[in-house]
Amino acid sequence: MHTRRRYHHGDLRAALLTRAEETLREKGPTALSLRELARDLGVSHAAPSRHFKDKQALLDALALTGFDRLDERMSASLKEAGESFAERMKAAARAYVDFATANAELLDLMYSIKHDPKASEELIAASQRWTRQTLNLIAEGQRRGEVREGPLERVGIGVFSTLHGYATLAASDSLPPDVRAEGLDELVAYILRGCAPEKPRQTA
Amino acid sequence: MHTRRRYHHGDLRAALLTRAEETLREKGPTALSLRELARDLGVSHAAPSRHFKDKQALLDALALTGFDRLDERMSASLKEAGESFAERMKAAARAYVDFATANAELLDLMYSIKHDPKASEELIAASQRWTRQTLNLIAEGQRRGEVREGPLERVGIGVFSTLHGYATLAASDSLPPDVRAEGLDELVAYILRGCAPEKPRQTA
DNA sequence: TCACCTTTGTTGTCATTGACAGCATTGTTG
DNA sequence: CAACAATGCTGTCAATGACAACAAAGGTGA
Repeated sequence: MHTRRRYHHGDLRAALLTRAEETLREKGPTALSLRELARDLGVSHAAPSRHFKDKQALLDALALTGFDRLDERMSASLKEAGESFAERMKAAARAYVDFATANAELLDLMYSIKHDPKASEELIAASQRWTRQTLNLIAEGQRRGEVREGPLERVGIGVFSTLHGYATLAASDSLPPDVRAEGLDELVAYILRGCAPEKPRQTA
Repeated sequence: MHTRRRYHHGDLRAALLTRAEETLREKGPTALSLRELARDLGVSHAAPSRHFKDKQALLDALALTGFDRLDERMSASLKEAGESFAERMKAAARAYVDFATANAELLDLMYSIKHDPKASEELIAASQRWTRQTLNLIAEGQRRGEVREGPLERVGIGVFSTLHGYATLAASDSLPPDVRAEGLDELVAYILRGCAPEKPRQTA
């Protein structure tokens, strides 16, 4: 174990991000202090600046790892899901909601950073990648004839809004707890009704 | 005009909230400083503490005014809306989305505060009041036979999620701009499909 | 091997901030 | 008009983010 006696930490950048996320989770975003992070990692108070120009830069990077992990979870969940649109949507919903509840503060960070006019390009790209991944689900469903036709943005926006809204509400503890657990099935059913093909008698 | 020569400001508390919201809107939440607020209002750096024990207390109060205004806008919008569920839902959606885009950072504050385990009771109450107001729309629709039956939480949760998600996404600039403007109608249509009665042939 | 350069940490410093304590002024009420 | 409460002020402190100047480690090429 590197007993912190070494001048060079080894991977301070990663360590900072990890510890920062713990702090974020445990004590909220306002309690996150660069100096405290440094202390926790046994490093001088200015060391973090070598890896993050700014406190904001650290937060950006943190949000970025959030999107990466969200993408990852989502992909994994979809990989295991069946082929039908219903199954895939349910898998996606579960992945998103699970992530949101397990990383409430992080999710908040991921989206609140967008308010900043000069948000890092990487971050915006990551966010859009994530959005597109979800919208792809819809396109897929359309190809299978299980989702009504129409431009992707129009059809997908409702679905994406619903998923995001539910996840956000769950994360911010704004849902009655009993609903949250078992409500996913109902939510998916609602989504499916919302984007079902115009002529209901398409699928067997 | 009170030229700030007076020892007592008159209504420092309200002034602080007003100015705080401006700063929040213009420079984001991290830039909000009690001392700067005090300076702006021509008041000593410790004066705000007479009205807000804490920075957090100010933020809580700010979020509270947000919920109040949101309720207000929503009520006003509904008062002018027609009777049908479709019309009322559309009015609600427009009110929420308008509020969200016009007060993006504030909305963020309103919901992010919930993460705090010891969020003020008032704030939680306000949030729940707002949720209930929206859910009432659903109940109303059910009474009119324009919304499928079932426990309110189950039926309403999807609708509320969709509204909240769309508003949040719009506020955080995560929607393609062209979609945002004209997409409300489509969104409402999607919502209506999602909560339509099981037997479509109910209404003439 | 060793001189050089780059990366990564370190120490020192500064202005700003939030919080608190103690005092001053004003307004109110009996 | 004399308490007294409400509101504001000055002073101070520790913590913080940012920056500058310096130091150690880790290559890299002659």
